[in-house]
Amino acid sequence: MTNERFDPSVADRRWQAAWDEARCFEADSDSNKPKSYVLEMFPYPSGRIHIGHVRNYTMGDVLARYRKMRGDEVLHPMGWDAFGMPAENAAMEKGVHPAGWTYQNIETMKGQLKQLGFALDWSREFATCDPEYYGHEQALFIELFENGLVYRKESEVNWDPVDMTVLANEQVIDGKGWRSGAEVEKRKLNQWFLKITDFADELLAGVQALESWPQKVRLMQENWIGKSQGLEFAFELSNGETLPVYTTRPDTIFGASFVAVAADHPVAQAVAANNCEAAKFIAECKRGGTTAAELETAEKLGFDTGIGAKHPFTGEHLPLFIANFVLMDYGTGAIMAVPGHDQRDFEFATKYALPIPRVVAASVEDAGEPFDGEAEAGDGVIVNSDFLSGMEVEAAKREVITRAEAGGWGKGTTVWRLRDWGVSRQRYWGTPIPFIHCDDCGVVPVPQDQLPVKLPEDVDFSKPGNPLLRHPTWKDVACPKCGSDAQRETDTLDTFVNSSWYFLRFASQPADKPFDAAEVAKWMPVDQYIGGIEHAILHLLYARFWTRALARCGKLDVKEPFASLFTQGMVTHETYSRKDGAREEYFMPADVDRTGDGATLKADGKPVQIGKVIKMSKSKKNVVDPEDIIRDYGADAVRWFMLSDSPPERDLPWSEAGIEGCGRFVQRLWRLFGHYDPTASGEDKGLARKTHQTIAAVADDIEALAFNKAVARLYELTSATEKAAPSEDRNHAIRSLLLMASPMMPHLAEEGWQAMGESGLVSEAAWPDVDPSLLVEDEVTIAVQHMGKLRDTLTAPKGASKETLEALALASEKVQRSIDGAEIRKVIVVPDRLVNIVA
RNA sequence: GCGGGCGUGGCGGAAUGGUAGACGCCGGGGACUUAAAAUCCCCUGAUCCUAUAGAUCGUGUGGGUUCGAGUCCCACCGCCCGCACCA
Repeated sequence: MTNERFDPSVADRRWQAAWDEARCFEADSDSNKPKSYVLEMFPYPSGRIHIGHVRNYTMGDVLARYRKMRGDEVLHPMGWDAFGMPAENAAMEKGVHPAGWTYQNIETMKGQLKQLGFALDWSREFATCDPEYYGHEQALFIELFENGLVYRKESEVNWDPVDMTVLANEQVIDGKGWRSGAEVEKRKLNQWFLKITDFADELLAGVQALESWPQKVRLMQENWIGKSQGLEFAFELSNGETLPVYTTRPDTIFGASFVAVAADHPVAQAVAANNCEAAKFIAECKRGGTTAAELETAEKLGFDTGIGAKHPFTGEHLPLFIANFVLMDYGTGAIMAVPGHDQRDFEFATKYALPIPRVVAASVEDAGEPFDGEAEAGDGVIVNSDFLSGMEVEAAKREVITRAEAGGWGKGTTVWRLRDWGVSRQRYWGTPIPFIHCDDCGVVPVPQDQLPVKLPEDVDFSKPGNPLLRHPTWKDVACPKCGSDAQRETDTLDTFVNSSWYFLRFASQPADKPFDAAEVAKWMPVDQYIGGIEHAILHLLYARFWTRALARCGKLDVKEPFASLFTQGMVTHETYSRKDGAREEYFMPADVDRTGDGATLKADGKPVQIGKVIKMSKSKKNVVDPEDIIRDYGADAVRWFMLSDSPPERDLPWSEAGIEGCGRFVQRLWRLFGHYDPTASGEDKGLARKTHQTIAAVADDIEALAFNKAVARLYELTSATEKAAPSEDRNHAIRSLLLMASPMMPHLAEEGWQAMGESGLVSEAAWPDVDPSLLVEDEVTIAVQHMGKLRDTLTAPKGASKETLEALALASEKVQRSIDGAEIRKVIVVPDRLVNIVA
């Protein structure tokens, strides 16, 4: 073997080509090996790969390559989440077609992923904007429709009156359209919905059982689904109507001092119809901002309708208000207000001088305690409440529900925060919703043999609005049922639908249907899913819902798509900036020289301010382009950096010094591989032990996705091996290092494998075996403490008796000096670990 | 407000209740070299000191449990994230 430097600019390409040639990462659905499905969240083809993709896909790649070495049949696919608004924006801004723009980006980004040497099964690649994919999606959508899981409903959208278009919530900034700056209006449109609320219960129970998901994500989903239990009951109103309300605190019913409805509640609307003061108040409520800060400080406002609501137990008439803090879309849009034990009600009652009775207290004796400026929402005993007085909160809740149900005026109910999923988007670049509107037959699904409903290519983006709607001919079709003139649906599906079943299509991709159930059953569930925490709620919840919905329709057997989930941290970098008048001007790291404590701009040599280490973002310019660093250091150094130092779930600070260290290590390993000497003989028991211990530990670390620890262990073994004299055990250590490093630095490993004279690809080699007898040391270091403080260490044979260790410890001069003749009261001996002398 | 997480050297971070700071980065010193690059070796928590020895302190703060606490318990402080007028 030569002593030349490892040259990634040559080796990377060579081995990437060799892997393609050997097709060694193509998954075989007919294999008898244990299966392993490793999946990273597929990217949106925005233009170029960013460093976050590199970190995400490197982690998945190490796991996929490792599992393959352990003998699994690995499915590790990649594709493109290709529908979405950036393509349409590009079409409007640059006059390019969304499809052309998207496929161009895919080509660029695929090339970048290839440069990183990921062990991906490219034979299964697809983009969600391929008509083949979205055609199957249309078939599934119709399937859900036929199973009663799709419906249409009037729903409010954000309407931009200048651009004549519907805006997503995130496109509305301070109540104005992001592009036009026009005041956004609320409009009602007929839209498509998926019945995710039908699955609220099982989605909640399911997420609670997903033990291999991060606790954080599980809690976020639980909160999002938001199950609450309470009592729904009706107030009789003085105008003869009834008003249903929902409460989670029926135990406090005797503390109710007013009733309130939302501004858009029918009762409020009815009052406003012949009371212009009320109408004015309602209009004012709608104007209020909805940002967190505004809500925080928003004053509780109400309008007294003059109507009375009859308390179900006391018969007393409570005043009925229209209140700005009551939400129409939660519960019944109306509440019984208990100011003593709900902070919002407390603030309202204080403002309008309404009674604030106490009905919960720390004890019966505290029934008369005044409130200390705020409501008391906590536990306690019920007071001032007729037959409930003296009961605990939970018992009182049950008692009131029982009486309400017996009296027929209310019932115990469960209320969910989760809403049905509105999937209609008035956009071009998405999956056309496969339905036809016929004047006579109503809404008719497009027949199977007419799928896919393809997007027209001759579209015009020069005008705002939905190009499908104003296309001259596309929407004109014959009704599939009666044959008369009808119109296509011009809405497209939310892009989250595309990512709700792509993992099934990766597992199985027949031409004539979305997937083959039997083939999917072989691969699903995904064994390890890896992606960003930003998808903790929507994407992961929708994908879980689609999987369950398809299972309910009999298309699938699996209920949870992702057995294990990992959310990786972001890549961060310090910022470089300079004050330019009042503005802060930022500079790219590539344009800055970092010197010791300071930094200077390359262009003028003058210093720049070094800012905080934050997430890489274009606006702060603290970004590094993966292609640049691959060119400078090679794919393996970049991959190694992504795995080093920071635990994978935490943020990883990018640094020039760090990547240089990784580049050095690549060369250092390469030199060590050069010391592989087939003629060497003799043994090195210590190194052999270290080698086997490392093999076992690195395997455990990779399985736990603790890549930073695996990296540290490989550094340690490298140092030990470098220092060792040539021997058979040293050769074994070098060969083992190469194999262990191969999932992380596959190009270097292949190059070394070939140089060692091994045949075939290291990517198809097996993980090194462990000799269990070499995992245990025969000598151990014993810590000797006096009163819990370390005084000495000594070496003893493994498994030495307590008596032996005690004697050895007491023989230590340092220990004796520390004890200094004091009386020994107790000696604690932990075999193979320590001796603590209490004196 | 509710829910969750995290606080360890100059920095990123290791550490089944048992030798705190593995490993990497930065920094310092040295070797090789005409020189540089590359590479290799040594040192690198703080303080004290009679300095190859030794001592004291040290994991956000204050208590507690224990022979022994970064780790377990209680209280507090700070930072980060998610949700949020959800009755």
